[in-house]
Amino acid sequence: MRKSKTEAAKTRERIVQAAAAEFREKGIVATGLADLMAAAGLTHGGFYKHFKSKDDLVCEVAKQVLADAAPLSHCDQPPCPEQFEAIVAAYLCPNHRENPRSGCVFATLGSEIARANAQTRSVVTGEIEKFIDLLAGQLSCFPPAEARRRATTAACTMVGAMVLARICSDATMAESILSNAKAAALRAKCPDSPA
Amino acid sequence: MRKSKTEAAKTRERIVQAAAAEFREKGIVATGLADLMAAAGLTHGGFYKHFKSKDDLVCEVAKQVLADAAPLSHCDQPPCPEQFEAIVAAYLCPNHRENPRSGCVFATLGSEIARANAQTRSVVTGEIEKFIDLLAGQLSCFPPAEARRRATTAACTMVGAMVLARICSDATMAESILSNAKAAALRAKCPDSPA
DNA sequence: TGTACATCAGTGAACGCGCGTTCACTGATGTAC
DNA sequence: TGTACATCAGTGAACGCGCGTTCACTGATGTAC
Repeated sequence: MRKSKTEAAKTRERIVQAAAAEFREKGIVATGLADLMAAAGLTHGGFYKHFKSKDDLVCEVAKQVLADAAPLSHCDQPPCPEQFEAIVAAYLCPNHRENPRSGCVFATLGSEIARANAQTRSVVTGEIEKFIDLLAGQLSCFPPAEARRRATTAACTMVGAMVLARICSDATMAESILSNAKAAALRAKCPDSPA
Repeated sequence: MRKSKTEAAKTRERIVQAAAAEFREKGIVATGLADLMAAAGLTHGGFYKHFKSKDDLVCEVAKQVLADAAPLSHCDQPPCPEQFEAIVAAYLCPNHRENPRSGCVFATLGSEIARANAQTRSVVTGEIEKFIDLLAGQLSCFPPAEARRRATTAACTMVGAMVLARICSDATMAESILSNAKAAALRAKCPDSPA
């Protein structure tokens, strides 16, 4: 039953992808390894041929998602990197709210990652940096330090809006939070709005 | 071993308080009922004399925290309700970041509550409303609709900043996120800053 | 290139453990007379 | 007010279950000659 190296690598990747989706949907603690492996089309016993432990997988998922530009991974095609507006709109759309499986890790797993081990937190900290950099890069009309300040504020507003909108049992309220935050975040690019 | 009605009510309250702290520190799913009851000074068997199920307790915790003005409960004394600045500063201080046990439920349990049952979500949705109302009430220099818009944005920025700052393994970065968000949220009260 | 053997990806049963929940029991509280 | 009895808060053992992890096994892959 041994598989070729290529196949084994594909399997590992399939497990990481399945975990990335299941963790975001159900939470890390609430996701069992057996379910996870079944979602990847395998039985649970083989898990430890690929990972040292569940914690190890969590860290791998964080790394993988980092490579994927996590906060925008729910989009079929990532928005043109030249467009600050497109990034903000893609993040704060109802579609993102309804699809945590492929959505921003900060919003779905933020509080769980805050309790994770040092290695995982450090990987995700890098991801936060990267997200802020992505936004700051679109604000080149400002001096670098101010672009970064504005980008950081926009990131906070976006993540907070998604967390709050996902709690809302009232869809109208959820959408009003998202559209309000969208308008606010977009103002980061407006020179006559201080930030 | 029967206790008086007064004592029983105090016990129930003690369980809810212990749960509110443990849930925020460890997460809801990761907190066991036996540990919880021990933290309240009881054995686990008595739990069901007070609650129908763990889900029932979660909902009770949400209600209790609602009554406590959750997002600011980490303060020894809640800031003067006249001061928008005091609320924002109290929320976005390093002390809050370091004390999830008594901190804002949106930041500690947001993603878990988004996965909770309808009743719990609806209770916490009311809490979001209440938090936004609290902030909007301090922005009476603006017309009501604009005060609410500004308050909603500030709430999103504050919650998102706390979520991201708690992930950070780098304390300097965490504090820069908090202080940046503080400056941004305070701008909500500034009439020459659009919102 | 062909053969013999070591490797190891994946299976499925089994491990101990802690989970949420139930239950028989205790004895102080509350109530009916 | 005093007595007899029902109630029920809290205890601690026990329930079945699913968890993360381990292990003996299988057989195709990879490697050494």
